[in-house]
Amino acid sequence: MTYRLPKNCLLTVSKDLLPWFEANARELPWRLNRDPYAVWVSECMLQQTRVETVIPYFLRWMACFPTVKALAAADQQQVLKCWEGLGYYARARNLHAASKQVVALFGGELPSQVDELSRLKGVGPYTVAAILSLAFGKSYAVLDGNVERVLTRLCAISDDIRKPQVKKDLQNLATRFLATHPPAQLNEAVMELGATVCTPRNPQCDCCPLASICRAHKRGEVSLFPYKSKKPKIPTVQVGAGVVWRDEHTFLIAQRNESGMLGGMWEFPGGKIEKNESIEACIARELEEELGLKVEVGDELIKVKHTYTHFHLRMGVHHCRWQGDEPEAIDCADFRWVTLAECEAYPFSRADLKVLEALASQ
DNA sequence: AAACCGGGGAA
DNA sequence: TTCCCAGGTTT
Repeated sequence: MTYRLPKNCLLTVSKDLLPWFEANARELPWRLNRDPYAVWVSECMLQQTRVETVIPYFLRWMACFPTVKALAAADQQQVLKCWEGLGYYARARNLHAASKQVVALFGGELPSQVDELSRLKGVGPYTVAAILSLAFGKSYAVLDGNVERVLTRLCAISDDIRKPQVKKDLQNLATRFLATHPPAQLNEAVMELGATVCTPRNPQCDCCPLASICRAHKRGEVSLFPYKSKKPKIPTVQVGAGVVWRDEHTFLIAQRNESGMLGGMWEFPGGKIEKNESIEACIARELEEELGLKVEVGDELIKVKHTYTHFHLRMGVHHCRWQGDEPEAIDCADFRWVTLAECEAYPFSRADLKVLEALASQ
């Protein structure tokens, strides 16, 4: 499928959209210069994450790891700690691994060729196009949620944008849309338009620089685009976790395995409650399986509710009495006996941060 | 092509 | 609640 752009599109872009962007571009930290590393870091953080959320993380990250080489030299715990709370932690692990690739393969300088950039861990088509256009001024069109929304409205495209084939056709359209304009400015202008004017709900069509050529607007059907098929409902997972006390102030935390969800992050050990299993039995079983510990499961500390992308977590956390045998890292990456204050040095997921909060307010 | 991977804000 | 966000990787 080849989508068509409205008539006068190129003219309207140069006469209205680009000037609009010049006048209305937000001042964002990663726009101060076009350092390829800064562009890379910001684009990685901005994946599925709002600008306002990213800003403080970006500033902290660039202060901790100002260059590719600094990042490559850092240890993973430091990297994950800096990313703590931002979610999708594979982004941080990949960025860290990719920084080492850049040092090893390209002497610490981010490459400016598609195939070389694509080889980097965590760098997909969007990030490649963003780096090449924003940092190197090359003509590659980005396709993100904003661009998808602007283009489906502009061209009144009613196909389901969750379908991979439709994404390809939109990428093709974005590429043709970008042609003949300065790629950095137009890519950012379309994303900015999508983020501030052509918003998912209540778009501000009355001040949109593309309103005169927008097919959806002309039909009065802006709210119909983009079309997305519904996602199936997500299940709820019941989990038990334990706070194993060695003495009055010291308890056990475990590090999750490198692969899989929340890889490398720290947590209170535990796991899924099996069918017809009590939470006490679950916690005892999980501590035995993961750490080879026999414990006595006591009172509940807190119930934590947390929603992930594909399931709701309900975690019951119980105090546990340690029986004196030393833990072993059987089904976890590592473990530590720590005090509450010492936990600040370790990266935890949101759900486990809620547990730490409960311990602190006891 | 579909499943998996976090967390937060807006309505 | 539901939707969406400057996506990428794995199967």
